[in-house]
Order: sequence, then C-alpha cells, then structure tokens
Amino acid sequence: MARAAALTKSKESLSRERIELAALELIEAEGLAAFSTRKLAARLGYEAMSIYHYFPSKGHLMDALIDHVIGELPPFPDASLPWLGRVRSLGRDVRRAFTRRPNLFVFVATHRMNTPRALAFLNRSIALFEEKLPHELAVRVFRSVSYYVMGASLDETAGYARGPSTVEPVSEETMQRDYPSVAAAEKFFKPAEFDETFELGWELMLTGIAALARRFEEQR
Amino acid sequence: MARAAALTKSKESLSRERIELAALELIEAEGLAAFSTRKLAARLGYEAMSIYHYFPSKGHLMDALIDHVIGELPPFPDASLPWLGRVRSLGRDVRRAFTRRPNLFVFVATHRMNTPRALAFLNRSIALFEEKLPHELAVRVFRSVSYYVMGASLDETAGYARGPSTVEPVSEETMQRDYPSVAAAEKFFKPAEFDETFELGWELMLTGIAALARRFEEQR
DNA sequence: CCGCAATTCTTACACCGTAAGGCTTGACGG
DNA sequence: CCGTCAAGCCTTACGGTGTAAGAATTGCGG
Repeated sequence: MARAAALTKSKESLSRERIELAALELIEAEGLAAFSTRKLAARLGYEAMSIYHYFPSKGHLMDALIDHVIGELPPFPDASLPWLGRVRSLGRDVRRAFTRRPNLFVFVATHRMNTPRALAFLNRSIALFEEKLPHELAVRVFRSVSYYVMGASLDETAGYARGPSTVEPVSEETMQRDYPSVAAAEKFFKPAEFDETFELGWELMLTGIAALARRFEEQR
Repeated sequence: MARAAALTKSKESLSRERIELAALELIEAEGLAAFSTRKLAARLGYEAMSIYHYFPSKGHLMDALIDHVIGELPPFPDASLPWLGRVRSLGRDVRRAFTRRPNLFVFVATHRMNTPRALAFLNRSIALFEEKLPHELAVRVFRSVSYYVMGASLDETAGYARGPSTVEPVSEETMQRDYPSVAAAEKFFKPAEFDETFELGWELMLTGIAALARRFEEQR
C-alpha cells in the first residue's frame, strides 16, 4: 500500500502524475521518436530506473498517456441537444482534443485504446448511435465515423503538411511540371485549412447519417 | 555509378530490390517494432552495414518501402466508368492494397508520402475529383475521402480488433457490466466484419459526394 | 595479371529499455 | 533514542538499436 510520500524541502518526489505530465511535455517538445525513459527521468531530476517504480514498463506509461488524453476530452455532448447535433459535436470534440497533442497522437492512433476510461467513452459513443439506429447499424456507423475522425486527426498530425520525410522533397519546378494538381492543391493542405476541410467531410458524413436515421424514424 | 552486379554461383548479390523484398517479408513476419537492419541483413545472409551501401539510412529504406506499397496499387480506375464508380473503386483499391501489408501500413499511415510514385498517385486522385468539382472543393473532398480510407485502413491494421496492448484487458464480466454497448458491439469489430463496415461508411461518404457533384452538374 | 572501383565486412560509439539488486531515507513501535 | 522495515531511488549491467569510419574482399576491364 502506498504511504503518503514525504515532501523534502529541496524537491517534490516522483509520482505517476508528475511522470505523466513530464512525459506529455517532453513528447510534444522533442517528438515521439526522441522520447525515452532516460530523458524523461533527467527532465524530472531523477535516474531512469526510478520511473519503473511507478510504471512497470514504458508500455504501461504510454498506455497511461493515452488514458490521460482520453481524460482531456470535453464532456459528452449535452443530452438536450438534437441527436445529430450531438454526433456533430462528438466528432469535433474528439478531433480537437487529439490534435492538441500532435506528437502523442500518432502513438494514440496506432495503439489499442482499451483502458477503462477509453472503454467508457467508447461505450457512450456507441450508445449515442444506438439511440437512433438499430444495433448493428449503430455499431457500423459509429465505426465509420471514427475512421473519418481518426484519419483526419492523424493526417493533420503526421501527414503531408508536416515536416520533411527522409528523402529530400521534389523541387518546386518538378512539382509544377509533373504534379500540377498536387501543386495547385498544396495551398489547401496547409494547417490553416484543416478546420474547413475537416468540417466539409464531416458534414458529408453527417448528411448520410441523418438520411439513415430518418429512415428508421419513419418506419416506427 | 552502379555497375552490373556479378552473379556468383553460391548466392545472389545484394540489391535495392532484394533488400526491399526481404524487408517487406520480415516486417509482416515479425512486426514493425522487431524490424531492424541487423535482422534484415541476417535474413539475407549479410552483415548489417552492407544494407547501407544501397540505402543511406534506415529512413531511406522505409521510404522505399512506402514507395513499393504505392506501386502495388491496382491500375487507376478505367476512365470509361462513370465518375462516381471510379471514386468508389479508388477508395476500395487503396484500402485493399494497404491493408494487405498490415504491419507496414501503420508506418505508412504515420509518415509523409512524397516519393515520386506517391505524388503521381496523389496527382491523379486529385485530378479525378476535379473532373466534377470546382478546384477548391475537389481538393477538400479528396482530402476528406482520404481521411476515411486511411482511418479505416489504420483501424483495421492497428486498432481495437488487433492484438493486446500492454495493460491487461478488462475481464469479460467487467465488460458486460460496465460497457454493455461495447460488449455487444465487439462482434461487429472483428476482422470478418471489416469489409461490410468499410462499405457502409464508404457509401455514406459517396452519397454526400454524389449530391455535391450533382449540384455542380446542374448549374452548368 | 594488375589495378581499381564496387561491394561487403569489422569495429566502435552512443543510445535504448529494463533486469537485478543495493543504498538511502523517513516513519514507527519499543 | 534506537532498531526495523518498507518505500523510493540509484547503480550496474546486458543485449539490443542505428550508423560513422574505415579496412578487407571481390570481380571486372585493361
């Protein structure tokens, strides 16, 4: 059983909370690839192995970080709102919360999220779709919707608009000559355009979802 | 300048091609995390550093693998097909090609794809949308569409249905009690259901796209 | 057969996650 | 005040990683 940690005057002792927060900072400051338990401990003023007193492995720490991000999601859309509006908000909220920690998100997107908090959120989300759609359809639509939201978030945090890849990018002239549509499109690939593009596609999906829901409304 | 490689009787010499193929095999056989230049070289019967005569860094090799996967995409949908049908096929083709190498795909999804081949594919895709939509809208719709396709592919290759994460999963009882909607949904989260779920969401998007395109058809 | 360039290997370094176990410190019962 | 004990933290070590630097090998053209 964990006793209350002693507070020396010089520095606060380690804790799961402090480790997580430092990890989140470090990842956004230096990038996911550069993140290591040694650097994390150094930033906290401890040795690497001290981390392992609070997390059995780096994997467990990363899972905690995922959980932390899930916890940063805003409250579930208010039940008094119309159904489609709640779906709309949910998608926006998730994207906003996830893209706020871009470096961590590429990890989040490529790992299972089955911590209790994540499951609770999953559960509420699926239940939302079940309000207006038969079970199987609700599940599938939820999943499609999450494909879009996760795909968008990932592209914004790791995709074409981000820093250079390993190979040196093609020259501007080559771009203009060989890939004119891409060259012309690049303007709309910039971060400043993320919101508008996301919203467009999101409404595309919502329109389809609304039509689907209406069908089951009628036949009641 | 690369001279023609000599063929000894005992074993074929190294080449970019052979290295790439072995890398693709190894990644799918052992997983992305376990993939290393040393193991790759060992599999080929060489020492690790020999790889570096053909690729200046592991990053360059990985970029070549991305390019390889892009090259495995089926031919672009036939121009004689109706427009929406071509869009439909394009999405399906991309998902199918990408999910065929699940372990590699989580790398692909989290890295820029700006090799010539990838740019050429990007270019044709954007051009396809420009056939029926004004420039800006074409770009944004293309991007939305790729959000969905990439999100779906990623979830199928790295998401909830895949192997265990670090923390031990919650028990079946807890699942039933605390997350009933998730428990009931899990059946539709299995790989056998991937196709159907993808198609549903894909048609959702296509419906919206068709409506959009129709609007610009009329006002001509 | 010689020379030379293409190819491959050797060695080394800094960094990683983490297993095993030792040291330090502070709280508590006597 | 002192001995005990566990929690918290550190030391050391191991096997793995990518790759820089340069030596050794190989095989072909002259």
